[in-house]
Amino acid sequence: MMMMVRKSKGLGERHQKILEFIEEYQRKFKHPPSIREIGEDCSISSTSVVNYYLDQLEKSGHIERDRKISRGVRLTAPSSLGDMFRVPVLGVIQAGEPIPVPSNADFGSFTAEDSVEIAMSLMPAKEKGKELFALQVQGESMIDAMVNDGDIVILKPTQDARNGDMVAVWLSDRNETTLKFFFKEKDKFRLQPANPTMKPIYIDKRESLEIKGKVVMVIRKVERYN
Amino acid sequence: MMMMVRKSKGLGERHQKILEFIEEYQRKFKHPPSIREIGEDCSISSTSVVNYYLDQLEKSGHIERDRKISRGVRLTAPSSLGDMFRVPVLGVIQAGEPIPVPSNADFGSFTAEDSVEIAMSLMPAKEKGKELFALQVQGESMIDAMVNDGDIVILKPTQDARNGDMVAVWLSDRNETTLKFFFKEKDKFRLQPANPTMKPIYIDKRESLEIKGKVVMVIRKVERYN
DNA sequence: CTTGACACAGAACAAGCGTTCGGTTATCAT
DNA sequence: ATGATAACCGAACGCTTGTTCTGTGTCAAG
Repeated sequence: MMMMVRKSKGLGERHQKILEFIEEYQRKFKHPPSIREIGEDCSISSTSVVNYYLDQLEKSGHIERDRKISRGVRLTAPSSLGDMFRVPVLGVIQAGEPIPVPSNADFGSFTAEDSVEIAMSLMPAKEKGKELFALQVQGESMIDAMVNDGDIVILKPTQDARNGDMVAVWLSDRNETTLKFFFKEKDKFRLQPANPTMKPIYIDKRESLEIKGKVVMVIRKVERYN
Repeated sequence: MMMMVRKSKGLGERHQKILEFIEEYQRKFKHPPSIREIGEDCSISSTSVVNYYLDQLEKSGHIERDRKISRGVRLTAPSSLGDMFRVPVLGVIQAGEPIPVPSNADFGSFTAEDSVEIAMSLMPAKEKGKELFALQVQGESMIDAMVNDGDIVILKPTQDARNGDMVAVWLSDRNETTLKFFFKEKDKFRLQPANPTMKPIYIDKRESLEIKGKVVMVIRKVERYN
């Protein structure tokens, strides 16, 4: 017997609206809204109707409720809880294989398991609110960019880079993915390794060079001891 | 004229107790306590007295209050808000200068400005709840340990390291601070740079070698573009 | 001794808020 | 037609909770 498939309908328009409002309100006022406030925002005139929807959202696991307590609503998945930043880890980046491209569909629907939380205070101001994604570095192919095996690099998706940016590029001619510093020169691109003892790679402008994103942050967990 | 020094007395016993209770309650129930609950925990029979203290804590900037709203108390500095980890940045680490040692007094009293927040999910499980500290790397002297200028390294204070650990050591003979991989050999220590093209440093066991801590995590903010 | 601040108690009040209950409307399969 | 169900409204109820007011004891400065 096939497992019953969850009705793909999922959440109605009202449910969505309520969830969004709770999230927005929480971020704005640092505490959950009351039932009446939710009703007002969502054009629901009766508190009982809000309660009605809240019950459903609770059963479907989207929110948790502290009955008997004022404003006892809270999102189960605090996706953007104040000063945190959730970035999806889309996969691994390793030489010789294409890196997963972030399709727009990927954002918005990722679970906690494959995402990392970054404190706002650690983010460059310009990148807040942007659609960032993260990749875990596999292998030592990126070592010349001061990035080690196992590191997590956080990237901003972009096609063009400025001189000096650290970028993730896909060299289809060489069938290689790599992290390098990017410089545009007269009729070619220079991909400069971080390690000064290593020579830069020159790419003719006609050769294919796909910039996947620029590196915004590098996180390294050192737990190599046991 | 000297600036007026803040009364060192600071918080009374009651104030401390209340702050601790709010923090504990928040972590436990995911929402702030009511005035009456605070009073009950702190053996204050009157709600007005709790309100009295809350007013003081608000004026002194320890908490924020949403008047008119139930349970509208919240700590201004969410020091351990669920899945976050606050690590004090004690200073900078650079070659030629001693790194600041974390004295026990330093923990517990550090402000938000000189500390970084790390998501629990990013921490190696073993280090949770430990007394960690962070240093900002200045200069490129640590570049051989895959650590760049401006990086933030998070360290666990310890005097002894195991083979393969990345440690911060103070070599008083050379008057130098450095980040290296640590290996104990027959009658000497080997400090191995991360960059394989660079030769290791050998330190005789009689020479002074002070391990300040082992690196648990490295964070690099890349914002070198403008 | 008086005064005033500070720390506290207790009670009463009013507003906020979740809950509940009785209705209403519309859709839809029977 | 009919009954079931989902989506909604409005009002009333009552508990929770912050606020406020009056009052008490202490202690140090005047």
